Amino acid sequence: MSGAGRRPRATDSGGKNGAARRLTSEDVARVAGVSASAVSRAFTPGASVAPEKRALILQAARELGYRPNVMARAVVTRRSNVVGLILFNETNRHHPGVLLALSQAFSTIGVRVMLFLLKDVDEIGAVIDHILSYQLDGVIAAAPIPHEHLEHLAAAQVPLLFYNRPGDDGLASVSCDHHASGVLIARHVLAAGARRIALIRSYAEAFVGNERMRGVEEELARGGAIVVADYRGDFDYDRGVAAVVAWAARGIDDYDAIIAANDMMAIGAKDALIHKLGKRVPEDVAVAGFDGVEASRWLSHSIASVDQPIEHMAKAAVEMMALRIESEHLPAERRLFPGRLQPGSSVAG
Amino acid sequence: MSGAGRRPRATDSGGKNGAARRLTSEDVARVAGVSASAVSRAFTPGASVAPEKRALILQAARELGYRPNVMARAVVTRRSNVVGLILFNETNRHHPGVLLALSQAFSTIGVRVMLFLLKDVDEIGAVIDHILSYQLDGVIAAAPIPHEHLEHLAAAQVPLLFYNRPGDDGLASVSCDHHASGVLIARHVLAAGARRIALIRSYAEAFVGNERMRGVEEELARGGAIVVADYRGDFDYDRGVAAVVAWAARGIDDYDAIIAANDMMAIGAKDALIHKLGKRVPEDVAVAGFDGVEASRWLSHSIASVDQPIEHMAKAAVEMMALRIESEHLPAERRLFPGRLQPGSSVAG
DNA sequence: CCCCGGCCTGCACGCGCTTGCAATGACGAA
DNA sequence: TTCGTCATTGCAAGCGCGTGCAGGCCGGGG
Repeated sequence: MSGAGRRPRATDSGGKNGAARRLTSEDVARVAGVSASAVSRAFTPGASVAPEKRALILQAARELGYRPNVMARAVVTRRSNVVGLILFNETNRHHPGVLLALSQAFSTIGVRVMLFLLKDVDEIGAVIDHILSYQLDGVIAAAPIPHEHLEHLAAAQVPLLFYNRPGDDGLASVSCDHHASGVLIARHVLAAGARRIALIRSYAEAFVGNERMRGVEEELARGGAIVVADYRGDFDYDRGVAAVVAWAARGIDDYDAIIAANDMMAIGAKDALIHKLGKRVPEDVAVAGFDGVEASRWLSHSIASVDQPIEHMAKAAVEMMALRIESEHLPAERRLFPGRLQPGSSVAG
Repeated sequence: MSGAGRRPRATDSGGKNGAARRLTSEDVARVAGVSASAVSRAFTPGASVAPEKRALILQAARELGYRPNVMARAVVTRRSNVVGLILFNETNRHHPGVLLALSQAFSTIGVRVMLFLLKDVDEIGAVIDHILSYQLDGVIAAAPIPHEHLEHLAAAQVPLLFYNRPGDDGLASVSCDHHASGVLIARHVLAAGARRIALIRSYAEAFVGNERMRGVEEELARGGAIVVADYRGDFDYDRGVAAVVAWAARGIDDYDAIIAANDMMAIGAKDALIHKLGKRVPEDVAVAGFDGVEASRWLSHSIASVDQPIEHMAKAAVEMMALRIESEHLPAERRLFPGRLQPGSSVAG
């Protein structure tokens, strides 16, 4: 398999437009009549170079089509200008805005995003391994990370920032105040007169879903409402449908509102109510969710929800990450953003 | 071993807060009693190392928590195992599966994805610049790339693969056969008895939308149907709504079917028909779209559509890219995948 | 016994770039 | 004029790793 060098190595000097060998700073230096150091400095903001010389070098670079090799630079500066983003695929599917917001926000400070999209929790070990191999400047995790791996990251001094996750051990995080959002939506549902509530939860380990439901239940209790049905979902549309169907199968139909742990399940529940059970929303049953995803605002759905200010959150994430990349040992900061109530016709009022 | 052991952080404990030195192959070499070369070879599959020595080295590496520095490796091997993915944000929003499919498919061959999510076409220049700086092994473009930039990529020998884009000049590409999909959906609509069709197109430069509509119009003509209304959209739900509203405002209401350039607009159109115009779907008007996105299969929408086999496409993209990374000058291959008709209650039949 | 060949292994060099350090020259002050 | 200051600049030493090459070891054949 290994063969003798087959790579079209260095073009013989003098050859026609070779293009096989990659352009180096030395090539530019030769053309501009300076040293490679000067070229390097010309591309380093704030470095000591005579302005006219810098212009000369940049001109030569442009003509040759030269660009500094970021990988090589990363080796010596120990900074790659790339952050890793660990995301569960469902997050992307259920809330595509998150990825865009983060990606865009990072690109404003010239940082690129390397994507680690998880389909399954077990993949996380391999992913962390990769992250440690690439010299990433930092990691944003929108997924829970087992302790052992956290230690690896810490040992390698890779700044870590949780996104919409608990910053357990004094770890930095930026999230929406999901508990408060839960209170918000519960209050909204109560205000519409509902008192017999059905809940569609997320799976048991889902931090976001749990927080939301904690807030919901507290507020419902305060408002004198009771939970008459309960279902464990997983954030998917299908599980929203399944919840309603399952309740119907068990003869449970005395709820006047459904609160789901996210919009996708709320939409599924609403669809099932209407298309499977022939009920009316909100007249017979009110339906509410979380996230304020695009689909929740469609005419056919119009789900009352609590929006996450993802642009603000993304911006905060970028700021915090930039700070942590700059200076090593920062105290764990946790930034919390309030959700905004998004009314919808799925809840009367 | 349960754990706890503190990391043997080479030499400098306690010093100033200077950058902690990263673990290098030399550290491992010292512990394992070999040379750094041996360590390197231990981590290189197929390299010449005695099996037991390799085991010894890997063991030492594991204990220290060492991982080869991929950046440094990339500098010398000129291979980073990272590909760039240029995507319009809308693609992600309208069809989140694409990103997942590609990301997952690449990870199966140990290649990571660096994300370039475009909000606007003008950003592409800066993005290409970045791509050339990072020594990416290849680029997958799900966005049109201006000629000048194509040349830059070619000059730098960066393999390029278009995804759902025309491979103009003999460039490699993998796409769905959008023209055929157009024919397919048109035939389906015709079979349901519709003859007076309204079209919701994409914007004029959108290759995918244009191809689809070309197929649609050809088949409609063959089937003796006529296009009675026309609207230029942009793939967004809102534009689907806007199309129907605009027609109504102009007094156009004699169409018996709407074909939209993608599902999002089809859903918007259907919602507008029902919630704004009080019409019935499919009794009064049939509605069809493209992509087979999740939402198109929801109970409340059930849009007749043509699905893209994105998993197969992603797999093909990965294969082709791997090939092109391996060998320099390959003939431009264009792989085309047929779409699959996805029936839905939005079209009778 | 020697020699040959195959398998490992370390040395040293290089990938493309950054940066401390010393050298250069210009220029104003003494 | 002489000297010190300061902005530039080039040199060379790396950053962490891969790899050609030569040398060492071992075993079998002559």
